[in-house]
Amino acid sequence: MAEPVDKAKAVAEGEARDPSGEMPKAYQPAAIEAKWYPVWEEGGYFKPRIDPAKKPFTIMMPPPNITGQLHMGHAMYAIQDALTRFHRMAGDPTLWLPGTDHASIATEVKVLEAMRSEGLSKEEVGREGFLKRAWAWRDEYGGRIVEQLRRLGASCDWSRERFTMDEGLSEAVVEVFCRLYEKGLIYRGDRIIQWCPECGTSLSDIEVEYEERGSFLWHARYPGVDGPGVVIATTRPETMLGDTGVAVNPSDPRYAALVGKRVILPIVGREIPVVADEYVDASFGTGAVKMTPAHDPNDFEVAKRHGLEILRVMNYDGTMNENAGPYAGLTAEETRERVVAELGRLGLLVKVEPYTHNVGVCYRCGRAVEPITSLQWFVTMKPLAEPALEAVRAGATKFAPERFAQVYYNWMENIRDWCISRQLWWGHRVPAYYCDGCGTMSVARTRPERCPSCGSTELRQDEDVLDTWFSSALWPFSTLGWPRVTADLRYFYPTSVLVTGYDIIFFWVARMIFSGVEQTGETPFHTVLIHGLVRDERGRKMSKSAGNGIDPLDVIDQYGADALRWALMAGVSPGSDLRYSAEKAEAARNFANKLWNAARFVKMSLDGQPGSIYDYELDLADKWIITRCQQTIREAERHFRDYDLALAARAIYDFTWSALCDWTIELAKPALLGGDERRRGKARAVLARALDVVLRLLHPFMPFITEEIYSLLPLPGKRGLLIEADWPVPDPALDFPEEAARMDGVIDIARVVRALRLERGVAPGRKARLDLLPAAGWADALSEAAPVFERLAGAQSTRILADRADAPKQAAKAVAAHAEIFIPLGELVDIDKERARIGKALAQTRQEIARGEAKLANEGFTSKAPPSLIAQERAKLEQRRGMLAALEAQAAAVEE
RNA sequence: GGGAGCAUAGCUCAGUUGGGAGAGCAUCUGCCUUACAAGCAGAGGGUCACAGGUUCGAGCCCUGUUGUUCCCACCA
Repeated sequence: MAEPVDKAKAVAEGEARDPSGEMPKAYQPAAIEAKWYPVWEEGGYFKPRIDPAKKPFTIMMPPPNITGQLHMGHAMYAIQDALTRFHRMAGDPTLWLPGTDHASIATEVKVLEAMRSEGLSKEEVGREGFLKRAWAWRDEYGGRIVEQLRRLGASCDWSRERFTMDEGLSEAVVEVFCRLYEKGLIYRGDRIIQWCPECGTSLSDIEVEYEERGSFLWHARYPGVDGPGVVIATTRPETMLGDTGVAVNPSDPRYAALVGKRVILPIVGREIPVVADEYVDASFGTGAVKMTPAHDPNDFEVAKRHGLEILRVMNYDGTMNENAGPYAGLTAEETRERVVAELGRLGLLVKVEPYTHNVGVCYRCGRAVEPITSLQWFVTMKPLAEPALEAVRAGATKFAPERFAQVYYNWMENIRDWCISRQLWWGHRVPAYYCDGCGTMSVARTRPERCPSCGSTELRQDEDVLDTWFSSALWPFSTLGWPRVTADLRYFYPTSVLVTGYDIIFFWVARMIFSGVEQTGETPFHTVLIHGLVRDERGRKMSKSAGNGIDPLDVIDQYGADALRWALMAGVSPGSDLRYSAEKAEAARNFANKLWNAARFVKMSLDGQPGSIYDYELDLADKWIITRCQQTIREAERHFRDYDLALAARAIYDFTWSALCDWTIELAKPALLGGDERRRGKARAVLARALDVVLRLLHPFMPFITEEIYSLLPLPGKRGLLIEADWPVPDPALDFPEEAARMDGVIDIARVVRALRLERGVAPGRKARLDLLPAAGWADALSEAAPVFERLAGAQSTRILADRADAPKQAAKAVAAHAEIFIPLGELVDIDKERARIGKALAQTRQEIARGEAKLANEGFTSKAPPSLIAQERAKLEQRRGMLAALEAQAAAVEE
C-alpha cells in the first residue's frame, strides 16, 4: 500500500487545509479525524506485534451493550485508549481487545418494544422468530456503537473483535457451566428469588435496586383459636393470603403463652401456628410478624427452620393465583385494597400508620420486583469466593484507587448464591436436557443423542437462558479462545489492566476475578483501574429520562474528539465522579488549538528538515527548555505507569502552553527573523525537538491532532506518529539543572519588569531602557539573557550595572529575586507610585525574612529537618536580605 | 444498621513518601506584539469545613464534630 502519510494527505487535500496549502488559522478537527482513523485501522497498526521476548500489555474492553448508543460513560474508554497508545509507543506488544455484549435482558426488552410497535407479541413470533429479530437487532446496533467508538479514536484491534454470543464465547459459557455443574457448584433448586413481573424473569440479587417509597404499616388482628390472638404489623397486606404462620421473638414475654398455639388467618380462615424465632425484633411494630414464606426471603428462612408450609399465592405475571381464593386473577395492588377493606369490615384492622420503606425494583424496567419461590439454577458462591478473595488479598490483582478493594472484599465476604437462570430467550441457553419419559436431567456440552438413563431420544433442552453477566464474567479469557489453549491466550493472558466504572464492580469485576481464578487458575488482570461516573454540570447522573444526557458525538462534532478525550482525562481525580460541562470541552478545544498554532509557527519557521540540537551550542534559554522537556517526559511517563493520567496530562499541558508557547517560541522569533544562519538553525532545532516531544507525549490523549501535525512537519523517514514514533527517551546529557535555574531567575526578572511597566502605564509598544543591578553571581547570566528582556520585557536595551551608583535617579524601580530593576522613565516616574510599590515590597520582604529567621532560629528545625532543606532555607534568607537592602536603598533614593 | 468518598479562590477541581497554597473558567486592567482574540501581558481573590492531637513543621498523618454524596444491608 502507499505510504500512509501520503495516502492521508491525498484524502485530506482541500479539506484540512485552506486553498493556499497552509495550515488553517484555527484547528478544524472534523476532516482530520475522518482521515486518520481509516489510515490507522486499515494499516493494521492497532494489531499488536507479538514478540515472545517482550511482555505484552493487554486491556480487555468492557463490551458495550448492543442496545445502545455511545454515551458519556463509553467516552471514558478514552482512558483505555490513552493507556494503549502509551504502551504501544513504549514498545510493548499492546492489545486492546474490543467487543460487544449481547445484554440478554436489556436487549430482549428493546426487541420486545420494537415488536410491540408492530403489534406483535413474543408468543406470536415464537422462540425462533424472536431470536431472528434479536440477531437482526444486534447486526444493526452492535455495529453502530462500534462505529461510534472509532469516532472517539479507540485504537483497539478490531481484527480480534468479539461478541458474547459468538460461537467461541458460547462454547466457553457451556464449558464453564458444565465444569461448575460437575464440581457440584451449580445446582437447580426451588428457592425464593427476585422476580420482575414486567420482564417476566428472575433476577439476581444485585439486579434489584431499592427505592424509598411512602406507604403504610397496617396492624391487623389474627384471632386465636381460643383467645384474642395476636396483632401483626405488615407493609404488604395482600400477601397475608399466603401466610402460614406468625412469628414472635422467643424472649418476648407478651407472646410467651401464645407460642405453639394456633391463630386464625382472617378472610382465609386457615389455622396457622405461632412460632418463636430470633429473627423477630420485639421492638418493631407489634413484635409479631406474619410469615409468608413464598413471598419474603426472611420468612422463607424462618419457615425452613420451623417447617412451615410454603404457599405461593402469586403468579409470575404479578397477579394472584388460585391459592388466593376470591382474589385470584387480581393484581397485587387491587388485592391489597380489597384485603384492607375486608379486614376493616371484619373489625380486625387495628391501626394504619404512615410508613416509608424501601421497595425493590428491577434495574432494567424499574417495576417493583416480587420475591417469590421458583425453580431456578444457582451457582454456589462460597467455594468460588474464597480463592478469589485470597488472590486479591495476596496482591495478584490490585485495585486503583486502593479503596475499591474494600468494596470488593465486603461483597465477596458476604456473597450469596447467584441465581443465573433467566426466563428469557435472548442469551446462552442452559445446557441441561430433560427426558420427559423417565424424568432424568442431564447437563452436557453438546446435546445428548439419547437419554443416558432410558435411552429415549425425546430430549427437551431447558427453556431458560443464563444471566448475561455469566458470559461477561469469562470475557478476559473467552475472548482469547479459551477453553482452547490458543497462542493468544498463552501470550496475552492474564491481562494487564481492566478499566471500568465503580458501578459494575459487583456485576462484572468480582465475577471476572472468581471466574478467572476458578477456570484458569489466575486472576484475569493485574490491575483494576476504577474511574468515576460522568455527571452533568450540576452533578446529576446523566440519564435519558432526566433529559440531561449529553451525546459524546455531539461534543465531538462541536469540539473534536481530542477535546472530548482531554476534557474527560485532564483535571479529574482517580475514582471520583467528574462533571462534564461545555466549558471543559471548550478549554480542551482551546488547548488543541494552541498546540495547532504552535505547530503552525514551527512549521512556518522550518525550512526543510531541522538540524539536531546536538549540533549546536545551546544558550541559557535553550538549555532551560530542553531540561524542562526532559523533566516532562520523565514525569509524564511516571504518571502513565502509575495510571495517573490526569497528572500526566497536567505536566504536558504546562510544558506545552507555558514553557514552549509562552517563552520558547517567543524567544525564538528574533533568532528566526535575524540574519544569523547559525542562530536560526539552532532555534529551529530546539523548536523541532520540543514540538516533537510534545506530540509524542500528547498523542495518547489527543491522537488525531498530534498525528496530523506530525504528518505536516518535515521530519526524516517519517511514516506516522502512531506507526513508528516511540515514546521519547530522556538523554542525561541534556539535563542542565544549573542553567535551568538561572533561566528561571531571568524569567522572574522579566515578569517583574512587565508588571512594573504595566503599572506605570508604559505603552506596550514603547520600548524603554532597562538597567539591571545583578545580585551576586548573576551578572553573566543577566548579560547573556539580554535578548530575553528585549524580546519579552519591552527593553530597548539592557544595561548590566556594576554598581548602585550607576543606577539612574529618575527611574521606576523594583526588586526581583536576583536583580534590582531600573526603568528610566523621565517624566513618567510617579513618586507616589514608587513609594507605594517599594513600601509594599519592603513589608512583604521583611515578613519573609522574619519567617525565615524564626525558622532557622528554631533548634528543633535545625536539628531535625533534612540538611538540604536547611541549606535551601538559608539561601532563601540570604537572598531576601539582599532584596531588603536593595529595597531600602531604592526607598532612600526616592525620598531624595 | 454497616462502609466509603467529598468539604481548598466566585464556579469546577488539582495538590501521593508532611517543608512557605495551584490550574481552568469567571472578575478587573492593558494589548489585534508578524502562531494563536479559541490569543497575549498583568492584577485581585483562599483562617485549605470545624475542634483537638502527633510533629521542629500539617491542606496532607491521627481522633472527634458538622455538612454532603454514594455503596451495601432490607425490621415485617
